[in-house]
Amino acid sequence: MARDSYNTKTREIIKEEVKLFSDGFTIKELKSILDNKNQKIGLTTIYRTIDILEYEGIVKKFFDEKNIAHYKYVNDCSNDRHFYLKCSRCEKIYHVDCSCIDELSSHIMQQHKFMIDTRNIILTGICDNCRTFIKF
Amino acid sequence: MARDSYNTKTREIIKEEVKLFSDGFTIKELKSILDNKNQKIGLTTIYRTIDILEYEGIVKKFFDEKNIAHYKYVNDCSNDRHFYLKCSRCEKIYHVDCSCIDELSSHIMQQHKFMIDTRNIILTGICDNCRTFIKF
DNA sequence: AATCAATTTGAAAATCATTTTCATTTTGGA
DNA sequence: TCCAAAATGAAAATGATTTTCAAATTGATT
Repeated sequence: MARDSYNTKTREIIKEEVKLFSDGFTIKELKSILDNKNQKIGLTTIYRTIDILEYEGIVKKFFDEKNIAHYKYVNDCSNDRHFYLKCSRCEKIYHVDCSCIDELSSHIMQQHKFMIDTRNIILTGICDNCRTFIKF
Repeated sequence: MARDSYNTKTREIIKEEVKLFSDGFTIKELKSILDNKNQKIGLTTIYRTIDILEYEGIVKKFFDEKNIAHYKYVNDCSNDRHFYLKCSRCEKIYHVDCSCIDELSSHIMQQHKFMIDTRNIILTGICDNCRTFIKF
């Protein structure tokens, strides 16, 4: 919604910080890390900046099973065919680029008359690595 | 978490009501319908009862992208093939049972080595009805 | 069919992530 | 430098959900 009209120091700091998370992060975690680095940025501004980054596709938002928002920095895979596989065990998010989503999308359009938004699909499950740890 | 030790009228009323929703429902919607039927049941009790029903597997919980909890009564067509289409314009949630998800699931298993959880898939987009209102 | 401990209920208060408000500060173009 | 647009942040508001606790209900036991 909001646009990124001015380049401010604050936004630069947040953008840089976000890239340092190897996994996802919550607003709380981000705030806490900035606090520890003595970067005093208000919570409100953090929320607003992350919203902008999400709008710009720089960051992706998820909710965990406890309903807390997590964000993940996305380097620049910007074609529309990406989808995400999120492992509910290790919490890793895998990016996939495959035409299977196009196929699903046309099937759903034709058979179910619904135009899905293919830019934001997140499927959860268990990744290959974690599968070896889980007994079924 | 909580157990269903006593059979109370209140719980019966809620259980019956939940079955009447053809699509998913939110706590707010459930409360509102009960209010309209002059069943005065406290919000707290509704939350608690739905938690129990979820624990028992009678109801399924998921969050939409606006972070609102939706619940869905699961009769025992607990075949894993249900998925949800959520219209981002009218907010309706459509419940779909189609093998396309099985196909997607096996494709992802084979090609991407990821076992998706097919019980909770929510795809967002625009429904047929709303599409007529939107210019692209 | 009365007693009673365990359980349930619900009104009010608390929680907690997120959003809004608004006065102040910063930004960048003129 | 000037100034309007945009950004900031402290405080308050929001809104879904949870907790608290006193009162009511349940169902097993006399």
